[in-house]
Amino acid sequence: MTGQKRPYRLRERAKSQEETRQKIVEATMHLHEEIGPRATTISAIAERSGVQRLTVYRHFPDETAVFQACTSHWLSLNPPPESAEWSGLEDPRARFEAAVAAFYAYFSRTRRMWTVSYEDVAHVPALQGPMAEFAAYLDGVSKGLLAAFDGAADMHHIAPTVRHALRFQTWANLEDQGLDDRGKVALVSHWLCCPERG
Amino acid sequence: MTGQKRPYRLRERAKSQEETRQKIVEATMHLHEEIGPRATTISAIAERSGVQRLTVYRHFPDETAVFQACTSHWLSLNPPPESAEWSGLEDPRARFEAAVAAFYAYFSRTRRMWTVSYEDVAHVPALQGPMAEFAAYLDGVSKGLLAAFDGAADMHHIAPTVRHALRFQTWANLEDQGLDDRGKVALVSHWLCCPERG
DNA sequence: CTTCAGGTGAACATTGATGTTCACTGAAAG
DNA sequence: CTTTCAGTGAACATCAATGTTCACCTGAAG
Repeated sequence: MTGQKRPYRLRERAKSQEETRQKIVEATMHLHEEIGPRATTISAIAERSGVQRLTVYRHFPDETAVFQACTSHWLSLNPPPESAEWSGLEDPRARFEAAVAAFYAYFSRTRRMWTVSYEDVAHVPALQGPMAEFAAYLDGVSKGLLAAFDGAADMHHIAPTVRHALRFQTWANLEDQGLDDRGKVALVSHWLCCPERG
Repeated sequence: MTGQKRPYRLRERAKSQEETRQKIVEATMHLHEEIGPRATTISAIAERSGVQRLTVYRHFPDETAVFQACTSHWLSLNPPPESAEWSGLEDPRARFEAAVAAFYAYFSRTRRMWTVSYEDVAHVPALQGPMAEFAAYLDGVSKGLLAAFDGAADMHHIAPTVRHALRFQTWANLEDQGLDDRGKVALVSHWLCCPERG
């Protein structure tokens, strides 16, 4: 009753608090993969993570906030390939193939999430930032690969081919055709190798 | 009151009846292009076509039926290219380029609908039949193009390249990169032309 | 041991869509 | 002139999701 407030610094509680949050984020991740972000409702998240719907609202103001946490957690579990994996290679073709192989392996591991993300991005604002970032990242990688080709005569077809090869949709299309990852890399590499001709 | 039923053959009425149906189908088409099939509700269709919701139910038992009518109407307005356009060409490369050019022009005209269709197909059963048919059609076209290359040494990379080139997603990716249709055709044609190499 | 506050479970009102029923109207058909 | 029926407008029950309120429980802090 007195204005005297007793300081309360939750220490032990903070742990279980964080566990609950994590359960919610992971349930969201699984739902995104299973039914897509667009179909993932707060109710479904609550049910899937075994907490009350209100508890979700306690941790996150709205769906967007959950999705952001989910995206950032997923990316920390599934970091895209880094340029260190290929930047040591001098030969432009070898560097290109190494980068493409790294991304294709990554897409193989993470296919489902990228599929639903590309399907739903237009309707889920929370995805648009991260997806744009990823696109920009791919663009940067392309630039690094193209730099190695510097003054090649047929840059006008090398450039779009490199960018096209790195796209998830390209990987997915080739996957649908039944090519394994080595076959895909060989194929897109082949697209580069054409000497000037009519 | 007598059991005597008067035959009623609606003639003039049939016209306006058909007009109403057409209004509904066209409103659905526009909504599919604007917000996607998945987000297109019966309520929205009714509002967009200026009729009562009940009138929609009068003409179609459920959403699936409207979508089917919509798909078939859209396809009659936007028929995919026919092989007659290129089958006369003997040279495999020329035939391939003609076919790809025809499809790319078609995709340019119909981009929006194909974009939303590919986004939503996994969640809208009514789309799955037509989309599978289209995929099969593309497959048939690919076969026709590949036949012209018959005994080429590097068939193992020609085949997936031809199939890949004809896909809507390939067109869309290259479009995003800013290539015009002629540039796209030149590029994918280039992907074919590589002689045997390492 | 008492107090405080984070977290829980259950309830509520609201929104928007579905699919169905009913009486009515207006125009074409007989 | 009378009958018939497509379309209207309003109503209703149902369902699933949203976001909010309330009383309670439990465990850490004092």
